[in-house]
This record gives sequence, C-alpha cells and structure tokens, in this order.
Amino acid sequence: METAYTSHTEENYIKAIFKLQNLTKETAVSTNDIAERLSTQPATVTDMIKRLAEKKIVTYKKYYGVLLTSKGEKIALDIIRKHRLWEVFLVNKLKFKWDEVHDIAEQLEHINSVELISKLDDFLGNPKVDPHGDVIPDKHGKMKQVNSVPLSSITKKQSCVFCGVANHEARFLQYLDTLNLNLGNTIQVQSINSFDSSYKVKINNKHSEFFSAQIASYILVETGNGK
Amino acid sequence: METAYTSHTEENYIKAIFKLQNLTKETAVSTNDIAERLSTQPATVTDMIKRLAEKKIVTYKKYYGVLLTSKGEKIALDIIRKHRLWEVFLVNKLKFKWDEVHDIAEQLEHINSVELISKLDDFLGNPKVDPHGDVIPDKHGKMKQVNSVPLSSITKKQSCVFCGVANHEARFLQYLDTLNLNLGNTIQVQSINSFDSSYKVKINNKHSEFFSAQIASYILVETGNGK
DNA sequence: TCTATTTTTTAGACTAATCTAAAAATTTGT
DNA sequence: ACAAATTTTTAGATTAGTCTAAAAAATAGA
Repeated sequence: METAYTSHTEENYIKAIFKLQNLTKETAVSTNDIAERLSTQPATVTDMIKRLAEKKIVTYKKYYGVLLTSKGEKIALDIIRKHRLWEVFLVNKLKFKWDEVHDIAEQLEHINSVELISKLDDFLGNPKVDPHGDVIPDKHGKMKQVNSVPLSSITKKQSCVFCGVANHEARFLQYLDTLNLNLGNTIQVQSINSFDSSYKVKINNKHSEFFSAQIASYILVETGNGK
Repeated sequence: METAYTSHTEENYIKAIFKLQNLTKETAVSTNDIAERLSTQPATVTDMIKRLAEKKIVTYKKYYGVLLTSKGEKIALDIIRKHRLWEVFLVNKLKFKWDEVHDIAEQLEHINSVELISKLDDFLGNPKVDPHGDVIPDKHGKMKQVNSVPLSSITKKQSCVFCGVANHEARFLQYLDTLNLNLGNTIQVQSINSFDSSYKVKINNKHSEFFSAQIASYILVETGNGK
C-alpha cells in the first residue's frame, strides 16, 4: 500500500503545510496561513483539508488546525527532494543562476517517476544540498540535520563558511551575486558594530564587505566548532 | 499576442489532432479517432473541440471534423519539440533505454518555460533527432523533412543506414535491441524473399539478420541516393 | 431511395478545485 | 466576563473536464 495518487494541487497544499509546520514548530497549522501561502481563500483551504484528512494525509480538527500524518510528511519530503534535485540540475547542468530556478523547479517537482529521480540523482553525483545550501532529503525521506546558524548569531571575531541562505527571494540572491559571495566561501568576521549589529567581514581572505543586521540574519554559516 | 495559456489536457488534444492530421493527410480529423487515441468518450471530445475552436486553435465543422489552425499547429510542434528534446536527455544523459522514455517525456513535455527548453537544447548539443530518429522541430516550429523510407520499400540488394522506426512500441524497440541494431548502423540487403517479402541483411558488415516483411516496414532507412 | 447502421452531438449529471457571502466559533481587549 | 474583532466553516455557485444515455445527422446497403 504505497502512497496513492496525489494531484498537483494536493501536492502544493501538502508542501505548504509541511513548510508552515516546520516554521511554527509543531503547533497545528492554521487555515488562514495556508490560504495566504497559496494565495487562495480560507474557504477553499477548508475544503481541501477535509479531502486530505479523508486520505489520511493530514489530521484535522475543526477550528483548531491541521498537521501532516507520517504519510503526509513522507509525500512532502519526496516533493522537496524532487524540487531540490531539479534545482541542482538547472544550476549545475543547464547553467541557470540560483535566483532563476525556483519557478521551473515548482513545475518539475510534480513529475511522477521514481526511476527518473533515481537516475537524475546519480547523474548529478548524488548531491547533498541544493544550490541554496538546503539539504536534499534522501530517497527514504530522511533529511540530515545541519548545524548552520545565521551570521547574525556570531558574536565574536571568527572565521566561518557560507553554507546557505535564510531568504530565497531573487533580489536577495542577486545582491549576494554582486558581492561575489558563493556557497563554500569563507567569511571572516572582522568587526561587529555593537550599535546596529552590522558586520564588517572579509570574504575568502580577499575583499571586505559590510552586512547590515538584516542581511547577516539571512546568511547561514557553519563554524568550525560544530554542534 | 503570443500563444495563450493551454492546459495539459488541451495540449494532449492538440497533440492528438496533430498526429491524426499528419496520418490521414489533410482531410479533417474525426471525433471518434480523437476519442480512441485519447481513450476518452466521443462526447467529451466534442466538448473539448468546441473550446479549442473558441480559442482559434482548431477549425471545427459539426458532423464533419476538425483541423488545427496555424496557431494550433505551432502549439503542437512546440509540444513535440519539448517531448523529443526530453527524450534525448533521458537517453543520452540519464541512460534510460529508448523503450523506457515515452511516458516520462509525456509528462515533461508540458513543463512551461521557454528558457528551460532553450538551455536544455544547448546542453544536449542542439540535437536534430530524438533517440528513435524522429526529427526535432526547431524553436520556430520548423521541422526539416527527412527522406527516409521503410526498409520494405527497398527492392534491390543495396546498402542503407538505419535512421528511424515506424513503430514506437516498447516490445518492438526491445526486439531491435536484442539484434544489437542501433540508429546509424549500416544495413546491407543481401537477399529479398520474393514469396513473403522478407529480408536477409547484414548489419554493420558484421552479423546477418532476418527481417519479416512486417518488421522491415517498421525499420526506416536512408539510402545514399537521397533526393 | 429508403431503411439500417454508424458517427456525432446534445442533454443532464458528476468530481475537483475554486470563489463569495453569510454563519458559527474562537480569540482578544478592556 | 462579555462585546468586538478575527478566524474558520458552511452554503451555494462556477469552471474544466469527464461521463452515460438519448437524439440527430451522416453514411451504407440492398
């Protein structure tokens, strides 16, 4: 009894619920939040949620909210796996820029073929992260936890490695491009402004840059002294 | 005023009409034939055809039949281009076999991104034909005519090149695999049985094979003396 | 030609996914 | 605690795509 057929629309709801669930740690997800995320009406969400509950993809309590079942979570992780693998393909093979791939991957993630994803994974060299540093779930839906932190949480002069972004907007990604800042680059904190919490850093031991507190909160880094 | 949005379903009808139109040269396509090709009911086809006619994708005359407009033909050729490019990707890059790719390409052909197809085309080296030897329309919907003929139309001992198949069933393609017969191989006609029109041939100057008249009709070849 | 067969269309109904407007339940503020 | 505001659900309708059954048109046969 494998995961029954899910329509594109259902998959989009499942993904939205998954994202919201992992944002608002574990408390049930609200109808309004799903509606906003999917640019749809709350009434529509209520309808869809009832259908997903019938399929045992979510648990639903009226006026309270919704949570994915383990079956629903598995579907969500599979879609995310496909989305991120396709993003790797688009950037590494087709030479798209990292700010251009999201919408195309949103389409490709619904293609339904286990063999395709397995062969794509191999073709890409079984990547562990996507072009934005997000971890790619494995074929069983397991997602290795990473111990990255926002640059803004670093409180002393130290060296760290740029390993992800906490904001996926094209404008932000394009901004990082103008700085020549790429995943894997070393960021050396040179000074922290105690008034506005802005950062002066050196990238790859070469050029100096300035990050506002906001930008620093969107830049995820790994420090040597892992978890 | 570019090609307005077409749903997956509409695209499948457009493709079916295109294929039938090119099969039954130029006479209008019948409701029943479309229904059969899409495994749907004639009544459903009538409904859809009316919608396509409203969108100026087909011309439709009640009880007579349907034909694509130039707009409809352009859409069809674009879908076919996408289908065949994805097939090249699946076979050449992901190492699928030529009998395994059709269903996956049926899904991928509906992905909507001009940039994606343009970059995919470049990534694949701008192939002219797909893994079955079918010509890939260019980005303007132009499809270069090829002068291939079925092996069954060859009437004298001569050499030719295997360049396509007139039957895309997996079972037939797998059969050709067992013979180690691949696109580009030389087929040398050694004798033609005047009783049952079967062929004895030599492939790549190496091994001899026997083709029944039926199989010979499914094997497309190019002879040196192309027009 | 005129009846029988086949093809096509119409009519009416269903499902998935959506909407708006109104009702019901929950949460918030004082 | 209870009225006001917010959130959620229900009710009723719409659209795309599909179906079955019946009616209408076209084709074929004698």
